[in-house]
Amino acid sequence: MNKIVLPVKGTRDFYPVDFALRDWLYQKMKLVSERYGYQEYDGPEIEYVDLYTNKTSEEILREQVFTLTDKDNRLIALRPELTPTVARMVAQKSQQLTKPIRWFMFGRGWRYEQPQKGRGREFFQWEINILGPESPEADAEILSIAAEYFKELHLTPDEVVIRVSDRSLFENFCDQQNIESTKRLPLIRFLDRIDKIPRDLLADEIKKAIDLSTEQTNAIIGFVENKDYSQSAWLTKVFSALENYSDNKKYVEFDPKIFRGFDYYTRTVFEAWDKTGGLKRAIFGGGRFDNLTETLGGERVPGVGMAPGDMPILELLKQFNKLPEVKANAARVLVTVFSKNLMQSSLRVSSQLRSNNINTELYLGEIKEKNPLEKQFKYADQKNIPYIIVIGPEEVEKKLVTLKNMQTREQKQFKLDEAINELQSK
RNA sequence: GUGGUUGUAGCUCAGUGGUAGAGCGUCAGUUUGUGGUACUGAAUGUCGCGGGUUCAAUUCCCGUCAGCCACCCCA
Repeated sequence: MNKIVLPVKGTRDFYPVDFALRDWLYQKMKLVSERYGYQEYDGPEIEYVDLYTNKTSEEILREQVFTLTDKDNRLIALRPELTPTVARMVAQKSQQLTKPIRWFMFGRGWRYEQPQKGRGREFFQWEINILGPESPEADAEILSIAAEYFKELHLTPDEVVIRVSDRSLFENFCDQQNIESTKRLPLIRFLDRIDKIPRDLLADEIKKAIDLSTEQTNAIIGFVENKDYSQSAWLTKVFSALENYSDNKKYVEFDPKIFRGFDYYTRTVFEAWDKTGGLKRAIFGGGRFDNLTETLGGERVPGVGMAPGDMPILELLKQFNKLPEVKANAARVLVTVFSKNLMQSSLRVSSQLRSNNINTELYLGEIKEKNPLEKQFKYADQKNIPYIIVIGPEEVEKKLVTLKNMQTREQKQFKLDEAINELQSK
């Protein structure tokens, strides 16, 4: 048992029942995306490392990205996130794509991190973006989609919240307070975890972390506690547009402490949080990236989007006891094999059912001489196969098949084409 | 990268310095053409791996690997 080669650290195996859950989540994402008119696309899972450089610090790239060298000695990354791929695809064809571009995908990403709750080294992300319009209504649309996703998962505004800010608020604030640009990044890092620090220790902790004057420190406390976004004309318009998304706006609120780590975000940034705090980290995040395609060498195509991962949301749904009971996919019909002699009949019937588009499984396990059906019924039970067809000596003699509904336990003998009709009518 | 914690039957876990247990599941039977329930019975382990201490280690110690959790980080 212990000789089995282990799975790669931080990866997950999706056995059929696990896959069914993943597929359930994917279907929710797809449903919401398509409701807003977004088209599904896909891109490669590997990219040249160059796609990610300049968008992030070299240290993070070196430490957190899985890289490999191809046979021509080019450095390739297993994509650590999906946005640069979209930006690249848009930049390549920006002239011919009809705008606004509304696209979504669901794909794997990799990060070399220490696995823990809601975080692994291999994960899935729902990447959804609107590119083209540099308008607050686009931001409101993405926020509404985020809210609608929660609604589809039966997560309420009492349980989750989408916190939104505008990066220019912080930049303007720093300009006003004469905070040097070199201090801004450390300050962002600090403010990112400010909720973990008790209110009365705040001023001391800020000073400890960054060299700032008392006035500046007090101003920072004032900044993070400010609930008024009117200084951002952009956010004001975003919230105004959001007013028209009746239910969905209840999920969204202003929070000046939201920054996001990605350097490519401009203006709007947001993070979804669990209000109970059990998750201790953002469920997902997103924002506006107006210059990304340009940075990649293309023409400027402004965009806004988000990337919800599968692991945090599944962890959250588990905590709230809102995971559905999903079953692995199964055939609709199990054709039993009464004895070795009757195998040919069962094969023939299976084949005919499939020709009529009925998902059919032929029993290929052990056939006992006495009571040959018992084991086969049990098998159908365990695999949640709703119908069984029995072809025993009696049926062969009469040229009929027995069709049984496993749930109601009703069974009846039919001619094969009648049985097919019966199955198709349900 | 740092720290905590766990690793025993297919699964969930109990246990002990002197040759290993429960529940669930599995298999067989009650039921020779009918499943989920019930009853009866049975099988199953290099006690994660390597080393050390000991007359003796699954148990104690060290290391290692893996899982989980937290920190760090999170573009």
